[in-house]
Amino acid sequence: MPVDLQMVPKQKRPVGQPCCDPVVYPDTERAEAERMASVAKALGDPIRLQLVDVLRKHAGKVCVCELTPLFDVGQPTVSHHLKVLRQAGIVDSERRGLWAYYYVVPEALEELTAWLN
Amino acid sequence: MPVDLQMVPKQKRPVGQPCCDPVVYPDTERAEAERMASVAKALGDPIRLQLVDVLRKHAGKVCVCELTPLFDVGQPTVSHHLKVLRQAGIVDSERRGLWAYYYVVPEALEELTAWLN
DNA sequence: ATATTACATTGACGAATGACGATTGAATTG
DNA sequence: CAATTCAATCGTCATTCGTCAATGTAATAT
Repeated sequence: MPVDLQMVPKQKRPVGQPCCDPVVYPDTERAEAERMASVAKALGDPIRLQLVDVLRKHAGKVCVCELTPLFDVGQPTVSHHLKVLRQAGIVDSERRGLWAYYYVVPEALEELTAWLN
Repeated sequence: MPVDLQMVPKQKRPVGQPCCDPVVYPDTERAEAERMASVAKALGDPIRLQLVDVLRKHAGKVCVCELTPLFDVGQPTVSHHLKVLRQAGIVDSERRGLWAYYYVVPEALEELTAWLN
């Protein structure tokens, strides 16, 4: 949870005494910050963000060969970005025959979304 | 805006004909995706996310010397992360005497937040 | 069996990132 | 003045990232 910092503007400070008292940082927030940062990081690329956008709007499932032509990068690169999103827990996939269908994991964005609000 | 993709599962496809018809991607979304991705990218580091968290919760202004001891990195590194956040438009700063006070730019996270909801 | 299609993986590359120590600059204090 | 403090910047380094060409793998079609 939040650290309670002094808001008062600093003024004359005795010499030899550094800026402020050491503030203990509760690491309860630490793990949470790492989870949310990893999700944000995965969204921190225009192609990945648009991939999520398309997959979200078509809540069903879209195969990769439909996603690839949407971007100016090759198929392996799209596959790579999908892997990054999968490893971040944002999407998952299911194979049907030759095709791979990706979809957004519903609860994946909840924590970050809640934090932003 | 969203691309309207066919949701129907693929079946037998004539030989010599690739996966799907070329889909025109409206680049209206492109610039928006780049803006949101750059914000997400800036939030994609635990330290930066916690910096924003602290600055948001203490809506006023916090000097850098109070932020530094919260993390296990040196002062130049905190300064670097603040610069990244500033360049992403997420925070801004104001100097008062020796101290620099950072604060979150209110509308900076709006677009990404809205997209996530 | 052979060819074709969809997708993933590998390895390579230049570019960007996160961290540090050292230094600099500006404002304050003695 | 000189010394001190806060914060930014500069180099440097190791790591990670985004992309590609090439290849691998599995399923399908002829």
